[in-house]
Amino acid sequence: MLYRPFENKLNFHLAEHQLHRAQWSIFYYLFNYGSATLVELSHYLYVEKPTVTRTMTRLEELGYVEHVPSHDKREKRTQLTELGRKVYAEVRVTIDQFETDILKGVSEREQLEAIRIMSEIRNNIIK
Amino acid sequence: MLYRPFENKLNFHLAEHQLHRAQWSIFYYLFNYGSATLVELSHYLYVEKPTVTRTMTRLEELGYVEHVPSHDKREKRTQLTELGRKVYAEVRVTIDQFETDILKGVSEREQLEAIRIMSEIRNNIIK
DNA sequence: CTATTATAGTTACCCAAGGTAATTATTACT
DNA sequence: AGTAATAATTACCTTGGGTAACTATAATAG
Repeated sequence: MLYRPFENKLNFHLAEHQLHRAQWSIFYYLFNYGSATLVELSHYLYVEKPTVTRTMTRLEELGYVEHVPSHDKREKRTQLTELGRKVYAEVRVTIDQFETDILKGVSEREQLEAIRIMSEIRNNIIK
Repeated sequence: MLYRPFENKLNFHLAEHQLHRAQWSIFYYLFNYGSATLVELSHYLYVEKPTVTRTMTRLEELGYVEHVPSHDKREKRTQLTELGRKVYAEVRVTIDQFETDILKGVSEREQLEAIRIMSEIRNNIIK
């Protein structure tokens, strides 16, 4: 499984912990980068800060993320909680299964080719 | 320009007539198929009926669509108005330009290959 | 032919996820 | 020290997805 279209963009309901698309994007970032500020996430996701604030507030209410102290008292640095990492792992399995399913019949060569071409287009878009 | 990712799914603001993504999808269908019922559109878009009702109501308020008489008094058959077709043409230009821009450096062969592969995946998803 | 079932659409709600404008607190810079 | 910039929040608006319950009409079974 090389091509993982939902690696970081998910539109589906998942397991019993149903993460929404934007929530999963944040989980993904926090899991792979350890922690993040809201501005960092807003740049990563290409959305405005209030959008991130809202989603993070929700994730905090759900007990999935927690603050980590920072020198800069303006910023709010956040990481996944133990529960958050557990949920990430669960959802990861669901997504992996889903991606395996939708890649049935698509060869490794084709996946790499599609990744390459779509990346080129993406670069043209965000540039 | 073979690969047209936004042919029918648009996420961007357009010209002075700013069509939203779901609105454009409906414009696209009506322009190419002449007219449609709400159920027809809900199948095409893979969304529920109330979603279509809302969007169509909005398009009607904007003067972009109008009813066409039907034998079956239950259904509400709709088509683009003259204004609707004018807006379609305007937006079409904007999208074509956008798609040309984001395909810079992507050969015709690559576009065809990407279309083929992504179609395969799409079929796995909607199946 | 009537009674039931199926279909098309609407209404009233809920929610996620994007946006802008204005504000506060803190930091950086001149 | 005073001003700029930055991080985040709050209040508000919008689109666009969903479900449940309903009405009106058409199709079908007995």
